[in-house]
Amino acid sequence: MNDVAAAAGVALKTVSRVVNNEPGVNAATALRVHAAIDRLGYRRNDSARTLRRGRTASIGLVIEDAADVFYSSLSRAVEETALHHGCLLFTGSSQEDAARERDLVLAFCARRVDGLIIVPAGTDHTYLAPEFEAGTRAVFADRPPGAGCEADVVLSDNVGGARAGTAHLIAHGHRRVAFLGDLPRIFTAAERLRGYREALAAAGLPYDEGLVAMGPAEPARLRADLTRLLGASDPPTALLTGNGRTTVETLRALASITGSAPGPATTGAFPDRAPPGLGGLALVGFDDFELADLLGVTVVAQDPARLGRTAADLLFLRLAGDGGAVTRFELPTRLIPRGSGERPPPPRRDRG
Amino acid sequence: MNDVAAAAGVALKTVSRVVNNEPGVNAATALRVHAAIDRLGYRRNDSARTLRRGRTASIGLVIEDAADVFYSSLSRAVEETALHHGCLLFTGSSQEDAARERDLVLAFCARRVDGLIIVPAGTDHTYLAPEFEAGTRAVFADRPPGAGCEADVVLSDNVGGARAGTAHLIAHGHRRVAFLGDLPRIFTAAERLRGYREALAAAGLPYDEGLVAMGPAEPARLRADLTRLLGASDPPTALLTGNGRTTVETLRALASITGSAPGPATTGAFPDRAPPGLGGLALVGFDDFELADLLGVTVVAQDPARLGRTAADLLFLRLAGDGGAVTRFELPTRLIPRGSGERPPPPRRDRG
DNA sequence: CGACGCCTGGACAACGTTGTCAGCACGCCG
DNA sequence: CGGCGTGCTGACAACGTTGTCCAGGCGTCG
Repeated sequence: MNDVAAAAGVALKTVSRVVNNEPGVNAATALRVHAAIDRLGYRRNDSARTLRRGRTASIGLVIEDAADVFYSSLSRAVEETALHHGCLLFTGSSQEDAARERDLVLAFCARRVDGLIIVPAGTDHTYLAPEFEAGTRAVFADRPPGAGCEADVVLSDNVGGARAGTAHLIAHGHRRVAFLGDLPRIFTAAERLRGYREALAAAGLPYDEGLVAMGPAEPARLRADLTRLLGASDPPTALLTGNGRTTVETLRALASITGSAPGPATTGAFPDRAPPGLGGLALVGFDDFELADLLGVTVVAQDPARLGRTAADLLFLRLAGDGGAVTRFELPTRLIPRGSGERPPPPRRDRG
Repeated sequence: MNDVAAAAGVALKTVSRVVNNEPGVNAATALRVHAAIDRLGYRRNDSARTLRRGRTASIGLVIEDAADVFYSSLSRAVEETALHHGCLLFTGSSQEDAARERDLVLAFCARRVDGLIIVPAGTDHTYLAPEFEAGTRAVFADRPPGAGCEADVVLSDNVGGARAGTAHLIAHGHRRVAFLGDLPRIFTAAERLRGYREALAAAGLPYDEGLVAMGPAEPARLRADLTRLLGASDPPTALLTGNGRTTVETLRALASITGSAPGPATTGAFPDRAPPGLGGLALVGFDDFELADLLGVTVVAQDPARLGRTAADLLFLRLAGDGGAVTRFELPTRLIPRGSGERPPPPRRDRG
């Protein structure tokens, strides 16, 4: 900027004014300054600007895994909103690791981001207190913050969605519905388990721990759990899978267990169709996923983009000075019947 | 920092030394400083640090669309490498818009990122010249920079992959292979078209423009193009789809055209299986995608994570001072046969 | 014709950090 | 006992920008 001023034969401050479109600069002078800027290839140093002004016009986003379609959709929506507010976006993946979440958040704070959107991996967010003190705002998305951390949060209706999915299966005659979820320490997994149990209770069905398998969506784990479930004396006739990854890996595991491979399309019309490899099982998956429509998989759909958009809107509202009480949004889920969730259970042999 | 110094009864510089783990501070003094830091909840201001030191320890990544699995995988790999180098990552989606790409890149540069990884949407990168002058390094990924821009680039072997996919179909007896690609102004689309043509030429088959449809992967567009292709007097017996989105939307369009829906698995074993709704068509898709294995879709797989990792490694090599000549990496693709690409054409009616 | 106000431009400090250099105390050695 | 090296601490400038304040020139109005 100094060089530009020298080249244009004006004072530093005049260049600053021109660069920032501030009024009070003669048109001819501005022209001379612009010419110098172009000639020298000058670009304003936003680090210095940031330092002087206090606001960085950037926000930080911590998600679980940028490569997962759920979070990448959320991320994309946040990015769009941020850009709309003239903000740049730092992103980082916590990998479901509380320490890494914390390190990322603090690194963003050290960069003095104006705000944060966090999909928390950990359950202790007291480390944020000094940041809040310093004026940084945070909105939690998909999962709430740990106890003692007062912050806005935007969630999906996990309980309601799981309840609806389970009830849907029950309504189609199933009495033995298994639940395959993620680790119960993960908020959404625990909530969905709760919804599953509520639906069972509402239908007067017993809760059978033997029908529940919680853990990461790893192929080997799921194959083992499914083998156990299906080999039991009173096996489930339907499955509720607790998230998108689990649904997909369950389809894969089932295909490998039943030994069946996808086959050419039959002419069977909805709702007789069902994805390949399911055997006689009915299936409802939490989370929609690519090609679920073609595979005929019934799902309880969340809207990750809306989750991200809502969180970002809320954050910018706060950054604009909204000092209202901490809020908790809960976005609805939507059950999309596609065939796999509408199949009746096979006739029971022990009643034959 | 000033407050910390006052609270600890030491000079500013001493706090700086403690914060940066610089040697030459008495252990007792350091302890006092640490206590003051904790008490005040002090966090170093990296904006100021950045300003003083010149390096920001952050890089910028511009991709096409953060919500697309191809780019989100690439993005994730870049993020991992960046974190490994103690760098934070700015991300932005260009949405295939050259102006937006430029704005994002320049915004990152104004933030004084140390380096850039760019999946270019535009073909003119002369706007980068002042940045290069100022010492910013850039690596292009997936697509090369426009003419006149000397920079490292990491690509997939688009020509070779498309050639292999086409040759695979030809080897299975197909003589009428259609190509559904993206807009030809997109580098990868043009390259894959080239590979397709090379394979035809190598097999002595004519290039028939009527078998080629280039455009964005929009359902309506694809449905129209496919209807036209399949309704022609001499329709294709096989398809090569030019990217992941196109493959998925093609499957969807075919399902809606043929009216067939996915059906329960048959016991047909590989390679007789094929995805639902294909009719008698053979299909090879460029890019692997989730569930392609279950659907039995043969693909030419790229490795987006490796693309991102390679680009990031190259960037950090440059940032570490490597001044070698500009390089151009070309990563191999891999043909994964899964059934849809191994089906022979139906017996030709006109030869009855 | 003079005073006043507006428009334009510039000098200077400050943002929070780090690099440079100087100073001080202490201990050791000559 | 003095000089000097060493280990620790501090003062100060600088990074590049912007906010505040002031000065000078010119037009206008009394």
